[in-house]
Amino acid sequence: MAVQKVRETYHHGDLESALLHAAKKKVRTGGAEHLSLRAVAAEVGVSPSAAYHYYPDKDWLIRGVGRQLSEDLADFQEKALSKIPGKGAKVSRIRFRALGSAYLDWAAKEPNYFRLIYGGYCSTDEGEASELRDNSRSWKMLQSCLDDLFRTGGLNLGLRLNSEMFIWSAVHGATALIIEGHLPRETFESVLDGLERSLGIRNK
Amino acid sequence: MAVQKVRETYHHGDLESALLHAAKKKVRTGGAEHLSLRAVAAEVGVSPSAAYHYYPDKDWLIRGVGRQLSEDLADFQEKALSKIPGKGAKVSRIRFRALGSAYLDWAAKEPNYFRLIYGGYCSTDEGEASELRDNSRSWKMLQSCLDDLFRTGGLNLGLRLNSEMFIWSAVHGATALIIEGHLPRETFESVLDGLERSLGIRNK
DNA sequence: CTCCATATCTGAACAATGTAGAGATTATTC
DNA sequence: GAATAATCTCTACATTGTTCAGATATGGAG
Repeated sequence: MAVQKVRETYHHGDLESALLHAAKKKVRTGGAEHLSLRAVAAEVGVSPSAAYHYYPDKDWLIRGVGRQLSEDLADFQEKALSKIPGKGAKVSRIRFRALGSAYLDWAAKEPNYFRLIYGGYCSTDEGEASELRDNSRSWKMLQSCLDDLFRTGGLNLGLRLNSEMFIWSAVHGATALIIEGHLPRETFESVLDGLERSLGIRNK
Repeated sequence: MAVQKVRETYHHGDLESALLHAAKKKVRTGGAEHLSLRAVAAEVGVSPSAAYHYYPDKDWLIRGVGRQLSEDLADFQEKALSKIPGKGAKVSRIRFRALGSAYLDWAAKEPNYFRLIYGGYCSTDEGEASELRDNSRSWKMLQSCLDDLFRTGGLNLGLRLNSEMFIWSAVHGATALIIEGHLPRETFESVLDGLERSLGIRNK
């Protein structure tokens, strides 16, 4: 663990993940646009060219960070949900709001992370992005949360269909606009209120 | 158009706006993160250092482009609204949807423009951003559109209050997610439907 | 018209960046 | 222990943002 600027072994041992970890740290403080491959290599204590054995170029490294950040967000949401056990319409509704709030809280805590994921740095193919979404844990959490609401009678079938898209749009938009300062943070609750009103989400 | 690398007069005459115009073009094709001051200067036919007489650094130039792009977006929305004349609840509702669709269409046509404005490149102070929003033409158009809906009876007072925030969040979020490929474009209509449902917007 | 102050632009220079390729060093396999 | 493969270093190059001394043109005063 004390392997930083100076290395005793010629081979690093775990350079690939060390680079990714260092890059993640740099993104947190400086943003993805100011990420420097050389600085990352220096932090790990390795020559700049060493990185090219694991990442074809800088963009791949950034995309690697992006993939891990998406998992971090999912972890954060999972942890938030785990604090709200139980069943029933009322609990499902609370969990729904907690899922959205966790999205904002995670983004507000480290805006540069959020920007990296959704700011067009990790641009992929048209179809690949939607496939990525379907397999993402955050997306599945939202789906199962809505399924719970539906099962417990807090959401009727007609409004359940394709509601994920609408919800994600509103939550994502509010988050993006809030962390850029365009909207005050208090807005978020009223956005959740608006969503519940639209979807007819009720306690019983 | 043929005025490129070579200039006959030593003084350019309108270098400030020429640089801004060239930068805007570069952003359109390459994105703000790949904007090069030197390339912009070369396009205008001027030495790299000449730019520093009008912009303290690269970020100022980018912010300048951002300011103009916000106006372009407002122009685009204005033009869309101007095609839907008339009064009454039904017309107001159509205008409401057209305002949102214009937001998406503008972003989808030139995603790099949208990313520049809302991707954290033009980060300003906390309070400055909200002041900027209040004075923006897009924001005022949305407000007056909702006022029309309220006046014509298509939207009742309780739901009118602070509805701009919710609407902007949903429209912005859907737009951002669509242009990055995370959501299919067809989603947008259902987002507008969801908004109308939430706000109780009806034809009469 | 001439000269000079001022605004405007050029040139060279510097440090930092991404990336490529040849070579050095270590690990692995027989 | 020797050959082979994996891993990393060094050097080099083009490009970037930025600075600053100097060149060039413009406009006004005499």
